[in-house]
Amino acid sequence: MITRTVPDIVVGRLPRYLQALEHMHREGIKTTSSQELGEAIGISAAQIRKDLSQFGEFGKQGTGYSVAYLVEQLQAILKLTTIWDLALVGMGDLGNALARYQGFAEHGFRITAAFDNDPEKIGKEVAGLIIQDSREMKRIIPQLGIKIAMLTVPASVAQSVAEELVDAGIRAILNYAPISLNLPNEIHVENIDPIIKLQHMTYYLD
Amino acid sequence: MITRTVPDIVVGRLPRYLQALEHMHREGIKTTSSQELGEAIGISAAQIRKDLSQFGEFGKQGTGYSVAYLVEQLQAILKLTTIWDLALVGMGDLGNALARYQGFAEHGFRITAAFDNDPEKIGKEVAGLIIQDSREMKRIIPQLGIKIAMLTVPASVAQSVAEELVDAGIRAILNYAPISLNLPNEIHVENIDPIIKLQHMTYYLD
DNA sequence: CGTTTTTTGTGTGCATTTTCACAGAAAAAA
DNA sequence: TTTTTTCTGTGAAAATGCACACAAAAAACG
Repeated sequence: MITRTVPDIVVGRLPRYLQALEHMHREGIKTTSSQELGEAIGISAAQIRKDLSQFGEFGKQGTGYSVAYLVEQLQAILKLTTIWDLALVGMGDLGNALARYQGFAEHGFRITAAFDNDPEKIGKEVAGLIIQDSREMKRIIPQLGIKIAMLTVPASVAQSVAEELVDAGIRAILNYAPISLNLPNEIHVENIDPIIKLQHMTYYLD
Repeated sequence: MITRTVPDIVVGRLPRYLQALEHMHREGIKTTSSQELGEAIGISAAQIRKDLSQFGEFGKQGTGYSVAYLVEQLQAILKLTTIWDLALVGMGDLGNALARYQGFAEHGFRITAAFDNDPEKIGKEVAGLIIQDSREMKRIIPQLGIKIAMLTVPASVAQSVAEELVDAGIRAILNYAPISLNLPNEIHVENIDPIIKLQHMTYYLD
């Protein structure tokens, strides 16, 4: 079997397919087509079929896709069949909001450890988590086997904290700090920055 | 002058260039090159030059780019020379965190109105904003001339609230709800969903 | 002052991504 | 049963995006 590498741009669309399919599943929809799915998320039917064909044949001609089956398959492709532990680093307003967000648990992500460097915050509880001293990251993260971190610290310290996380064994970082992190290539970084998104949109407005 | 449309993917990179350049500016760096800028944000130098060349000639051979000048030019291109008013809709944990975030004001975005439909929340103050009844959106948003909204309501009501926003004259939505919004083509929507980003990353982990 | 170095802007071609369009399979209709 | 309709998976074509490489301009150097 030839397993050529799937383009990252394709991988990036899979979670959107999954999101829409899970929504259909909750609505009780049993079957869908590339056409219908495409209309739901604003992607062409051909694109969806091509993307999925990278991983196998999940549909049936004349019928389309079983929603439940395709959800299952996408979850397997995206490695969502086990629970992923997350470290939450930086317990300001945003860190607190994320700690309380139910969506993570609902999708198989569990915030297992929360860190901050502020002595005022260390020891406090947020959403069932005790905030720990960020100097303990190097010890605690490997102990719990955490591979993914969400970084919600001020931009001024984001780079150095990110390096500490990598040093502690973190392999993927969801970066909320408004700065480009410079890390080894094997570390996967995704950025969430509302300013960047707003500035993208203002280009098209008057 | 031929003004062919600039690809959206190029527009999407400009805010990242601007972010890095503003950082350099704060650091007191007067001049940079496409090479240096590229290394800072992980984009090839040729790519940056090609992107910028879509809008004009901002550099000088042998020297590179004046940081201050390029910041100015990018701000002008992205229409960031005036203050943009924002509506914040949905005052849960995330809405509250965004209301308190200083980054918007620092980049010329001003949250001018905050809405919720919960009688418990209406009338309360958050970060200097009085939370208003979301039934008033249709009246208040046009009155204040607000064009951009940040949507932080539960997924179950996001679509209908988004439609109300469009009806009230909103032209761009930064959508934090974990659902694809279905809106007229002329409305610009950007999504921020940590689950989607995490699922993208887990593909690459074991 | 001439030579070397730096660095831009861009033409060209390669690579990637998307769309098109159709054979074939399944289901629905007749 | 036969015909028509639906809808996938996929080669091929089209479109888009990116990297290379270089002339030309400016600066630095000696």
